[in-house]
Amino acid sequence: MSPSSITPSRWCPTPEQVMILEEIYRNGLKTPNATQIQHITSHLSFYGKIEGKNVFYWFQNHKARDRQKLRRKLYKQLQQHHFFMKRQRFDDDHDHHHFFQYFLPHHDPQLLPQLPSPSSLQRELGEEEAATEVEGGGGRRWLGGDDGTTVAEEDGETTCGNGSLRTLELFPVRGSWVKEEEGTSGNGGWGN
Amino acid sequence: MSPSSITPSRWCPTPEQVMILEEIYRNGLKTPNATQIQHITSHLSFYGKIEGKNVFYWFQNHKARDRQKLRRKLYKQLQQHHFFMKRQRFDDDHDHHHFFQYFLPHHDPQLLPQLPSPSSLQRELGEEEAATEVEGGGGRRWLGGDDGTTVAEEDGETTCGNGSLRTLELFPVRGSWVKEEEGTSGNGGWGN
DNA sequence: GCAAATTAATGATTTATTCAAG
DNA sequence: CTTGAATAAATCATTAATTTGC
Repeated sequence: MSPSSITPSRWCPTPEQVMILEEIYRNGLKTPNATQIQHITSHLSFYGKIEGKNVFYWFQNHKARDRQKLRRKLYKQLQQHHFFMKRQRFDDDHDHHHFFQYFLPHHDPQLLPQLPSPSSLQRELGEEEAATEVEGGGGRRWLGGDDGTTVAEEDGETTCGNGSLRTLELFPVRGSWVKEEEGTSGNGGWGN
Repeated sequence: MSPSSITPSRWCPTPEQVMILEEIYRNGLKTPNATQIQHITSHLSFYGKIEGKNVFYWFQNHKARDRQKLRRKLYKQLQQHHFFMKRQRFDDDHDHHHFFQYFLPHHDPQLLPQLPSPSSLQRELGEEEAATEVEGGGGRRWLGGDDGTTVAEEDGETTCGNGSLRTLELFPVRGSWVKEEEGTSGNGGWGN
């Protein structure tokens, strides 16, 4: 509610600053020391007001959230049991159809174990306004890829044979990842 | 064996499938796991031929290109100096009561290998510019100095005189600064 | 109007990072 | 220090759009 003309109560990084910080972070600097912080600060001050403590906190927070994110991901993937992924190639035949085939263990993937309720999971996956690489899901592997060569059986279409156009309906896939309150909340009150 | 049935070398999604996928994506599912891919696939197969890997790839690509798009936008707005400086205050800036030290395990101040790479931003912009400015007659203005303070010849944006952002070159932090973004097979400017 | 030629989109693969476990 | 697991980035490849000459 504070008018835009007053002092910001806290540091407002400019896009450039954020970008550069992320770049630095991605390049491997997770915990800058004092010298590095000074250096970064002086460089970033070119793009806007910034202090050393901002840089320091930024790295602290970023690292923490990164770990949190990864931990959650790992946790999720552990609940899906242990998958194996195998990739096979079939370029010997007429078609060079390299394709992957992932398959699940003996367990039924359908029933997610004691996973945090799917709804909450999808809430975690909630819409991301920025491109801040939020992502959630666990593993990806093809299910029932079977012979793999199921790409045949054409119709007469030379291009893409997509003749079957029916009604377009959004289906709830078990309601696990479709927002239940879908629709009005454009922003989606996801909690990360 | 049938010459008439040309096997499509790749999946061609129907409009319905694309629409549904986008809806799902917009709803927050960025990286579906195996189960979700399964569900999506089976439901989408109603509208046309589709496999799990198609769904998987779709999400991967969509997410990546979404991110790419946003990043590009940011870069563009960055290079256009079209940013406002945050409100500046000069009172409680430098030394406040937040006495905190950058207490970090002296991890070696400057063991960072020097690496004078141009920043990724520049590469991005370079590509953009190169794409529009075909080597017709212009000169490379940004190739001048690598100091970064080459305040350029832009119009008078008298916001905060922050200006030039041509060579966003930071100090060596670790690893390479060359990374990131784009390279649309154009093979235009600098390669990767 | 139409195809060949060219360009833009996008599906599919490969390569590099990343964190953490062993 | 090495390895496993899982991407995300980069890249390759093919389809659709479009441009262009006739």
